[in-house]
Amino acid sequence: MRSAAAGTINLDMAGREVRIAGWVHRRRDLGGLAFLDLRDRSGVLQASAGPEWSSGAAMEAVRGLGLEDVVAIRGVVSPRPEAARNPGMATGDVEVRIVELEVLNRARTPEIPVYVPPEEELPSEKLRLRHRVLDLRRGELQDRLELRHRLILAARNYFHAQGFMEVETPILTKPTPEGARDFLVPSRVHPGEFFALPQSPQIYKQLLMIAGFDRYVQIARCFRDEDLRADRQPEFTQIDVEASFVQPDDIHAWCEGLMEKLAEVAGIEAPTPFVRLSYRDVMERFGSDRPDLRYALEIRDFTDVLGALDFGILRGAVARGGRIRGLRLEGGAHLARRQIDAIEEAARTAGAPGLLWAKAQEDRATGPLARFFRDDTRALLGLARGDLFLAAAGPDPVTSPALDAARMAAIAALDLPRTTEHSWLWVTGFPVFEDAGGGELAANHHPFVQPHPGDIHLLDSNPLAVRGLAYDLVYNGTELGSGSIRPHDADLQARILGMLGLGPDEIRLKFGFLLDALRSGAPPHGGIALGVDRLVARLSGAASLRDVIAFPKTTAARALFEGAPTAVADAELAALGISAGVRE
RNA sequence: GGGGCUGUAGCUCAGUUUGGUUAGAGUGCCGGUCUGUCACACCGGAGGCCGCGGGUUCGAGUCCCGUCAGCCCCGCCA
Repeated sequence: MRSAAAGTINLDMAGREVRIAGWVHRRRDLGGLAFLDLRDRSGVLQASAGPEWSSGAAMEAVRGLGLEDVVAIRGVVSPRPEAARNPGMATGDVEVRIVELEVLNRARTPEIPVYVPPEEELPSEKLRLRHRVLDLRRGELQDRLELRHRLILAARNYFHAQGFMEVETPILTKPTPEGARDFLVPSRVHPGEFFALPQSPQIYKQLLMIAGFDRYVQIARCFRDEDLRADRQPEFTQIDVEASFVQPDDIHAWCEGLMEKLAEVAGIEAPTPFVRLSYRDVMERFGSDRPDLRYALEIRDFTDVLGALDFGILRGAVARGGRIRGLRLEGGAHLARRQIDAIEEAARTAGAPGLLWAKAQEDRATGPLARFFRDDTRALLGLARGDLFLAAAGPDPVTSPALDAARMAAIAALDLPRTTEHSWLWVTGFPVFEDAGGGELAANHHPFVQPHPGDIHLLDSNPLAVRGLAYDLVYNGTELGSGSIRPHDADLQARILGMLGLGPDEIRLKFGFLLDALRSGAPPHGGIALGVDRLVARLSGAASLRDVIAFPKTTAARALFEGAPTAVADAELAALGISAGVRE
């Protein structure tokens, strides 16, 4: 049906007869001469109908075309007249002069435009999702999905070359008590019993290690029934990796090799080895476990200088064991009050009661904090003329997220220069546990993190201080992946589960199969999972994961095109032994 | 579960502040003119449950209450 793809036609093919096929992208009818832009996945090509080279029937056929009709054209590749060339179009030097045109299929008038003029807004996302096949015809989405394909292909090839093999793991799995809510699937054969869709193949890949598949990779679909965000979908894809007889450095090296390949595909820089910073370090210097290191701005501790001032709020915070940390913004004094308020608001949203600030003006300091300054305070803080100083006082778990938010807001407000366009970072040594309140512990990553050998003695005395052999891969402030070395000792694994509040019976019921497997001769092992959707979004400049997924869900977890989820017939439920408690 | 923004012609948007004849524009659609266009140009036409429901009012796209949907954020989630 086709001898060439539309986007591949060029001047070298002048004089050749070609057959092309695709969609009517646009049409321009000048009366005695008519043009149509024909689009296929490779691009857009102008076809022309004129009395000198087209039959009357062909002319009429072109006149009768509507947008998005599907046509096949037989014609001759011709150079355009010099004055009629279009340098803004990849195929702008040529056109196909139509000899014969066949309408393969008519399209109803499109509900949303496929071609959107440069300065016009895209249709609302609601309509783009409802009429997804039309939206997907746009080159932008076609390009993003192609990039996604090429990245996944490169990842598979890379890991294969490194001796990894892909093993599929079940989609119908066992519900787990930890982490996110499960999507449940009723069993017809066993009424009243349920499968869960996997939140990740975590346990299965550990079982594969125990089974001897010492280098595993899978492009794995994962499901989590939680409320959504721009960077969160209920089903998403991971490059899931696990290997035996490894240290964290081995995983890091493989991932860095992978990112070199992927960056090459995406046309960006990923110089290896990546920066490695400890969790403790990044929280101290950036207030975040996924700092954006494209900007040099760092948080500093000013407890000594500011805690000594005659200022009750600061003294009280220090007396209660808190610290005073802040940001010194060179040249920030020119920010308007409104802009500083916006930075403070960002810090408040992140959980701080407020932010204290001072401007270092010509000969004096101004702002709420400045009137408590002593003669030497400004110098001790290192403030030069024109600087803005922001500070937060209190316990680190409060001030760190607040200063992170303030840092990012200040960077935006001051339009601070980037020191690099691509910041790749390993954050290592995450705590194994986090405080769940009420004296309870929760898993910081998940319950399958090997404690740092130097911290195992703290498990009973100070579990929150126990670092794990866990690491995150961070790119430009986005967490792209997360992994760890896993406990391969069953007793240690059981002990960790117990610390998370699971009773012996529950551990046996939920994780007995894992613990039994660990006792069957489990090799030391560890791995990582990389988020494909986020990776593609970041590398393609997409604002939302929905723009790198062919058929995404809305923020209310609905599929607008096919209309899922839906109610089902009572008889269908009855066969499953369940009844739906429908909301009023 | 909570907060915010948005919802007007097939699509993108004005109009809502301060309630008042017949709700507009561009584009798309339909008809016509046009031989080098490429956001073709020009002429004409059709097209509206102003998201939905209730209320206030002589009168509601506009004010009030509720509700639904999409998006962003918090909670939640790695």
